[in-house]
Amino acid sequence: MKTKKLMTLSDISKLTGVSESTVSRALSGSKLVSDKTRARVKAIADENNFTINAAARNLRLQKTKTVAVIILISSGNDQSVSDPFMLSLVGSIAEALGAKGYDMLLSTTRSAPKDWQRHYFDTRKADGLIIIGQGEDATQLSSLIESTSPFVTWGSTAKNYTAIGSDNHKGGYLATRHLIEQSCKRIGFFGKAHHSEIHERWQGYKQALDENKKVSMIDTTLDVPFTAQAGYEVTKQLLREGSFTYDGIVAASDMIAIGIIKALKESAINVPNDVAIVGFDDITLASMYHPSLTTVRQDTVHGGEMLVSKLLAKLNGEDVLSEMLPTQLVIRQSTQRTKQS
Amino acid sequence: MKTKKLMTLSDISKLTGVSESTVSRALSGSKLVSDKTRARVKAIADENNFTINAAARNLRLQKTKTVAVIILISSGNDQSVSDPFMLSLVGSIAEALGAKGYDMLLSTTRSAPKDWQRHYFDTRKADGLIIIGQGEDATQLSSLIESTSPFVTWGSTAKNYTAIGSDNHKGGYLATRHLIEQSCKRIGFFGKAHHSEIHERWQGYKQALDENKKVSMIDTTLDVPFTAQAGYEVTKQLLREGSFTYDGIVAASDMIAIGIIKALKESAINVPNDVAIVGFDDITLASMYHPSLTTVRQDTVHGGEMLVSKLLAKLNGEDVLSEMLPTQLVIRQSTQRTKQS
DNA sequence: TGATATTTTGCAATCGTTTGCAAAACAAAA
DNA sequence: TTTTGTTTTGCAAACGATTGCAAAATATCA
Repeated sequence: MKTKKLMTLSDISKLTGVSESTVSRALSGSKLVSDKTRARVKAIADENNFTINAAARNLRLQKTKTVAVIILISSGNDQSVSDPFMLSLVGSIAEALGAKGYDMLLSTTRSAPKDWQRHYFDTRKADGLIIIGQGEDATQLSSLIESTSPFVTWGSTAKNYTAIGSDNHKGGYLATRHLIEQSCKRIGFFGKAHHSEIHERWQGYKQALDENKKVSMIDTTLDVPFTAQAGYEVTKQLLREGSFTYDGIVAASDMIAIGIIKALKESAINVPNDVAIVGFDDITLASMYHPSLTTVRQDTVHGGEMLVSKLLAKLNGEDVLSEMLPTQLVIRQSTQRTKQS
Repeated sequence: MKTKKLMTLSDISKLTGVSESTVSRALSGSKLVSDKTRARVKAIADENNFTINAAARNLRLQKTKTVAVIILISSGNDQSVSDPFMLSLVGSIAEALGAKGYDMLLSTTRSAPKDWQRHYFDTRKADGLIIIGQGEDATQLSSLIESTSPFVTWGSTAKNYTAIGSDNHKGGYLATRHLIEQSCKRIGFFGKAHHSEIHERWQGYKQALDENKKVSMIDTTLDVPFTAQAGYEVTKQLLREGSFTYDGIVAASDMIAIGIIKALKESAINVPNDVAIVGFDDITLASMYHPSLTTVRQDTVHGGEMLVSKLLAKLNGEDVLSEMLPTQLVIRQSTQRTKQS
């Protein structure tokens, strides 16, 4: 039953002999039509596989049943969204939205027009926004905040707008304490400490060290965030300079950890025996790397669902609060030492 | 300059004193308005930060400037889109679309309503469809094919609809020949051979072996596709049974290769010396794994651009043909043997 | 200056739904 | 049969843009 051109309500109206209003009501499940007519209308509609024109409906209803997800890419440095953690979060959001009957418009600050908030919201392409990675410059969000656009973000929850995020402080703390328990003495933190989420992890790290004065803290800050490449290069550099003196490392993400480990392996430095490493995120690959990665798990599934439910509540006019999700230490091989260094 | 409620064309019309038609023309760059009026209208529009209502425009124009990308998930087995290669392709598509002023609606067969083609196309939420992973059951596409919906797919190009894909045959061939040159004698192929793209790779593998009768071919077919987990488990199983006799493996994807390597490492089998392994895709991680992965690169950037340009051409009424993208062997550590087995 | 060509403008119809309100149909009660 | 009460239906007005066509304004040329 192919149909050349798409049908409209009025076509169906003619076919059934009832008015457009009745067709509309029948199809939308209004109780203002008799069961008899509804059945007939539905049958004929299906038969001609009629679907409602979204543009017309959106226009009339002033809503789109669509949410725009936009990924803030830290100012131009890396080429494309590659962080598995973010992607996993997006996947989870996609599903949560789908389950609620919403479509997802996805874009990054690179692919989107520069004024994305106007583009998606003012233009009414989406009913709300989910913003991932408020990361570095919160300035980008300022105009959004003072507008009335409904939006939620993923990231640090210590903000003046609705944010969902992991308990980064606790995560950083647990990771570091675990290293201390493995009797590491010189523990470094690898990651961009001025990125808000990372900063929280760093504070947890610092707290754990402060509680245990025998352990010295050595910092490292990577320029390029969240990539294995960055972790690899920084480590190589340190090794080259002979300034690599760590016996334990807290990496701000699993990808960074992986890069670090690769560099160490190339210098025949054993992980975990010479250096114990703990990552952050628990991406799929963490358990598949060799050695498998001890890491702090962030629950992306829960995170995605939470972002969606908070946003929908907001669209619904409810007041919603930020929320912090628990993190959990997953112990694997990269920190299980068989001999002490 | 906050605006409580969004402005409409008619608001701007009142503010400027010219008719709605003129405002519309001024803003859309029509040459039917004098420069003077255009400037004035534009100024006032900006000042009140007016944006056009997409729904109204879409309705009138009968087009959405939006493309739906849908990821076909192989029937329910894996939990979410996790294959880095696909994600990278999606990223590239997002950018290519953005560059052309299109928005991207993203969904998977899991998150989308079951009748996604009607949902996105017939409802006019998108002007066209990009389908990734026609993989296993082409049946899903049959209804699309006979409809008039403009769509292109990523995958095997030997299809009766427009498809963009890599030269999988050549890739499989190069990978295998490379192993032969590394003097591997018992080469296995790990992957779902009935998946169309993988099948092409398998044929390349077979051809290389046929050209060199001294090498024996040992097959393995994984149930779960494209995950490190799958590669790991199959390999573990083979090792347990004592039936792991390969000295070279062509993996259908990098993730599978990574899983295989992990399993081998756990049994203290050296890669590449005991077993040389070549992957497929060249995901970011391939160079960051240890050992770094020899693999067949698929150019996702080019792929994404191609998908988009073909689709847009189609929307434009042009006839477009399928296209096969070149693949390239990238040699790294996982096949560079220092001693012969 | 008047007649004619050209550029700018505005009117009004249209895109395909949804929905308040009034009318029509039917059922129940008198 | 009439009256009153309940369901069902249809009319027509939005929603906010775009565009063919005709009218108005301006420029061009004798």
